[in-house]
Amino acid sequence: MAIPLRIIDPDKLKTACSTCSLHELCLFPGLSTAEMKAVDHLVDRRRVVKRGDYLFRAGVNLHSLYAIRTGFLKSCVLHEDGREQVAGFHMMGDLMGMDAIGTNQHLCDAVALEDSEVCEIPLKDLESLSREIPSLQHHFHRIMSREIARDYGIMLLLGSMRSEERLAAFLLNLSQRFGARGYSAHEFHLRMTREEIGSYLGLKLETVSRTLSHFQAQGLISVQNKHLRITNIEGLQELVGQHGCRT
Amino acid sequence: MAIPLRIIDPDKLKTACSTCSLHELCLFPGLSTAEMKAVDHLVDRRRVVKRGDYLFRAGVNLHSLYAIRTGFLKSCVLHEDGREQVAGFHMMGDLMGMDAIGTNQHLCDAVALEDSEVCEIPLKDLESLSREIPSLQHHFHRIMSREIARDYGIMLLLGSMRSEERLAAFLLNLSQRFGARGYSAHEFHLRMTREEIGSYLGLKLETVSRTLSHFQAQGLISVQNKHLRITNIEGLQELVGQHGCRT
DNA sequence: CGCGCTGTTGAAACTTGTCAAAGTTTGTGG
DNA sequence: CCACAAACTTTGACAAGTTTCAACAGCGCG
Repeated sequence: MAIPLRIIDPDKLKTACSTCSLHELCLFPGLSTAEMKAVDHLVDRRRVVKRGDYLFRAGVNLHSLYAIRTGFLKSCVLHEDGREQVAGFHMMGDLMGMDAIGTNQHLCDAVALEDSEVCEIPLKDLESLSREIPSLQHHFHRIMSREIARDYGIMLLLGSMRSEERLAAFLLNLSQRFGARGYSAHEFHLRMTREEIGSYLGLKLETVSRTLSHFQAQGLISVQNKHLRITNIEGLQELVGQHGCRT
Repeated sequence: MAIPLRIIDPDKLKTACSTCSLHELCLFPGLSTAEMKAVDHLVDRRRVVKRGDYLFRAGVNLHSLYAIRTGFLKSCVLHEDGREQVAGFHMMGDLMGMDAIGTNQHLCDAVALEDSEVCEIPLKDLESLSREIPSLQHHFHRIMSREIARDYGIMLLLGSMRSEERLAAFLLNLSQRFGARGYSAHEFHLRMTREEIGSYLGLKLETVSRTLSHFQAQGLISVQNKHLRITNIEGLQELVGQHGCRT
């Protein structure tokens, strides 16, 4: 964890989406080279967020959307009474901050779970360039829509799955996302604590811990602290949706 | 319930956002009259959806977004194993179908809970007009963003509230939305069954029924079948968030 | 090296789900 | 317009799953 990423001096190194290895994942796939050049100017600057630091906080005004280049972050919705709930975990290629467009204020905290680097994309600029490049515009809409779709999945999970299903679904989701980014899909580091997993899944940390132990006893996974290996992915898949949902 | 709305012949009556009483709620507030005229052509046609009928089904290709003029609908996400979960209840002024932009296929069923009337807005046309009218573009983004924000709220509810809090939050949300649309905020008809409420809130229908009875015994509400009256709105508000959340 | 944070595990308590039965409303067809 | 069937609602008793409380172990950081 916590790979130091201070190699990049954001003032000196010109940010360039056209040469960014993430450009297929991130906001701008399938553009002509001319369009890519225009997009390059979108990314205002890069920003390094050290582990534990906030990328943004709930309540502050929206300045930009943030595309994650490296690292791992969580977003937390805040209760009035001070408690918080993890709304999502975000990694390379994900776009953050879209919840703030509606009110112009961020609704959640964004906290780095390891040292991370993000590209700042001023919303105004994204919108004005969108008006010139239809495919960029449509892709932006698709990304927002996918966020809605993701949320629907979580609502399904929280509303109708028991703890084992939730955790299995969570691990498979992480696995799939790591795999899609070229990392191992069956062996990875959990960047978050049991409590954060529990908060995300609507469970207590003890339940998360117990269920992980249970999975290990069944030979589905091998877990030691934050290091996780999926040893029987089909078994996990069977667990999700198959078994008795609560609704 | 079930007010017959077949008065309108969608082929004859020209749809017109500029004269629509919903235009402040719906997609297009604060436009110049010239811009309104352009927007008028956006709305392809109106469509009547009778109670129990589908506005769209999961899996079908996205044609249009739908702005609700009158009526009441639910959207249901589908499990692979056939079970479904209500993802939202939608009323006058709400926009539906945004979850489908990402994959170009609807992710959920949309079912009318009473006879309803919607405006069809072809996405292509909305996007192309958005490119010409920046304020329309931004407003569309705000609407999508608000859907994300709404989902965050539901995740919070499902992940950290107990049944009483969930139901209180649900009733207050309905109240607030009816109030914002000029209807009574303290007395209204529940368009959905206990089972649908339960599905939305991650509870069983028996729990919903019991909790409503409990609220009534406490003098917070008065409920008879689908007719609901909030008699102590502060009491409901206290219940939400104050009392022991589970996270 | 020890202190705090994190994780594990156990037992009891509580919330909600499950099953069942009966009452009520709604819708349909005669 | 009535009668009957189907769908919806309410309520009770019991079971199951998850949380709560508590104690302890491990790891990492200062």
